[in-house]
Amino acid sequence: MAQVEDELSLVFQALADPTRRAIISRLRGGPTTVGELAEPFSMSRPAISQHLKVLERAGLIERTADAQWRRCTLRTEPLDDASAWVDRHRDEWNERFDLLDERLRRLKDSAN
Amino acid sequence: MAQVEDELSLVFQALADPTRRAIISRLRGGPTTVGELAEPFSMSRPAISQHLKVLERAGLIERTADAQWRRCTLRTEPLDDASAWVDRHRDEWNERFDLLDERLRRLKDSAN
DNA sequence: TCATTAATTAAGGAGTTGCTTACATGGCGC
DNA sequence: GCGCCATGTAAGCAACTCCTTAATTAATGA
Repeated sequence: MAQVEDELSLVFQALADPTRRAIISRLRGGPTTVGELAEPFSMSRPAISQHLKVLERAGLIERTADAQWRRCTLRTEPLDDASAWVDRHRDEWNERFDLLDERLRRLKDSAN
Repeated sequence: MAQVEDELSLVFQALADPTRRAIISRLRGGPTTVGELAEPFSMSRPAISQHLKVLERAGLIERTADAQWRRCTLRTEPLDDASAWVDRHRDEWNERFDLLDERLRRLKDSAN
């Protein structure tokens, strides 16, 4: 089951696809139309549209209408949240190891 | 389609589920058996086993047999990769904005 | 007005996910 | 060995994902 609603899940899920990550990378170069975005991929336009919908649902892009073009712009706030989660977990875990290391070292010292 | 093979996709996909993120959070407290891990969730054991398989496939945990228990241990290397990707994309994008800001400021100054 | 261009929506299909219950495996103490 | 644990695997099911092609919407410019 997915029926994910929480924001973090939506962001990680959006990042879990190589095509979508490539789109994000591409968008760092600046706002881009769907057609330009689709060009390097061997994939139909609708497929790209659907990927963009996933990214939009996760808050990672914004789409604004500009005549018959849709300009896609990157938003980084959700990336901040994702980054915060990952960093928090990684760091606290490493801290635990550092602590353990030190304790072991001390144990070893006192044994000598 | 999924049939993901690349490591980053596996990691993000693993992190895209709240139950699995909770398991990771729980594992920061130290290695834990599957039973202890399953206890706080209103979910069958096999469901937890399957979540653990996803985490293992992404390289986020290690399972070692210890008599009839399996001890699950957190691994943070994949988190490093995920964090690196997110940070890289976020930071470069913000740099672009900083640059744009500066350019606009300069433009404005020269106009006065 | 009408054809062209850009993009989305609709419908459908193959494969995956996330759960379930039932069954299998394998170590333990008696 | 036998019956208990703690887990894992199998099978099945509803929902979701990722793609397709065909039809639709909407703006443009002659």
